[in-house]
Amino acid sequence: MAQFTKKAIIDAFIELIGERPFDKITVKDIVTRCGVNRNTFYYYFEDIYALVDELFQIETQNILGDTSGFDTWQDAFLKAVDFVRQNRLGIYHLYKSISRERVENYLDEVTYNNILNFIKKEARDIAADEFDIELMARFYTHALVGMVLEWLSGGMKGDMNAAVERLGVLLDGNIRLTLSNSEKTVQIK
Amino acid sequence: MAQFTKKAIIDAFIELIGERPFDKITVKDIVTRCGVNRNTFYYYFEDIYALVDELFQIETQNILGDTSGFDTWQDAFLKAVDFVRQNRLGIYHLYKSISRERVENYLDEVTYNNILNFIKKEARDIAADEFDIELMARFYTHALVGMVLEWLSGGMKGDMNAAVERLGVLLDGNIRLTLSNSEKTVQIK
DNA sequence: CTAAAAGTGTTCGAAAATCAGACAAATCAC
DNA sequence: GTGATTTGTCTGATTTTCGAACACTTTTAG
Repeated sequence: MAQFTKKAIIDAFIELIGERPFDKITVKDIVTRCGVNRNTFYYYFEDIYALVDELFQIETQNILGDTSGFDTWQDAFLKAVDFVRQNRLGIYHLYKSISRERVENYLDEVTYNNILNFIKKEARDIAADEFDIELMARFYTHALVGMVLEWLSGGMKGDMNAAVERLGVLLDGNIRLTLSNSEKTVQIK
Repeated sequence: MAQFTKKAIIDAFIELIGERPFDKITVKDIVTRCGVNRNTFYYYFEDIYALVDELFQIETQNILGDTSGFDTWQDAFLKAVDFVRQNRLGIYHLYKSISRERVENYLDEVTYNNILNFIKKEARDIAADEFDIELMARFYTHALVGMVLEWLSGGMKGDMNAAVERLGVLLDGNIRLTLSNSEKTVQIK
């Protein structure tokens, strides 16, 4: 039940993706690298893309994942940035190698749900109705994802903290949200 | 064939040995830590002491292990010292927890064979006969093991490189070897 | 000190995971 | 273009992992 072999396969892939572009990596390379039978690869993954998908999920989970334990969104986000910067992960290489859209979709999906949950939990008593909350979550999601992607595509150069600061909205914890023709300002602790 | 589970068990043990003394660690603790069935532990190890033995072998192999790829003994030894200092390993804790003799025997055994091979390979043309070579290996072994153990028992404090320098014999690559009543000086490149 | 709780080491058989070897089809390298 | 490599899939054998049970010893708590 404890699938250490699966993890070994993923780790081998991460290793390889750090060494050469994705299209130069074969299933055989991966199983050779970690000393596992090729059939075992197919036991866990339909094909190499299934592995990529799963890795994306794992890494995005790590990057923009669990926001619990953080007091503010900024903390969670900056921690995520740190994680990406330290780069145990091949996600940057994956991003370059495969497709921006793929990354974008995953980041979007993961981030949106996390943000949504966060807002629901933390901002329930701010009198925003369900629709407002979802819109708010969308707003934050696109802000965060867009920023991370830009940063990634630029080779992770520059001071991300400074960028966050420039964006302001994240750092001061205020979001100005315009709905049709009414305007609300919501404080997210 | 790919025993990732076994490695996971060993890693869990290393983790735990870094957290509390050996006699406060149970088999159950180990398998719980890495999420493995208790029977699986007994599948790989007769008991917790068998695990300790194997870990010793692994770690000493890492510490004083492969000397190939080094030009001189000094390089190999100082690299070993670095390895211990970085301490990914619980060997220091193990050493404190269990028994000095156990460590000593393992270090002795591993080191002696490595040194012997090294000398046989590198110093074959120095006109020393088989007996001389073995004696030389013994000398180096005790010097190295004694030093490492002392260093370990002192909590790995102080500058090991300086200690090696003080010992001299290792750093200048010369060993003065006295056999019965004849005296030889042998240069080990 | 004693009773309850936890841990040990071993058994059994079931279930899951890994393997080796083969195959046609697709793709790559030159 | 063709020869070599990779892919995805299939079989069935083998190994590994599991769950549950058991008598036994050790540890913990009152």
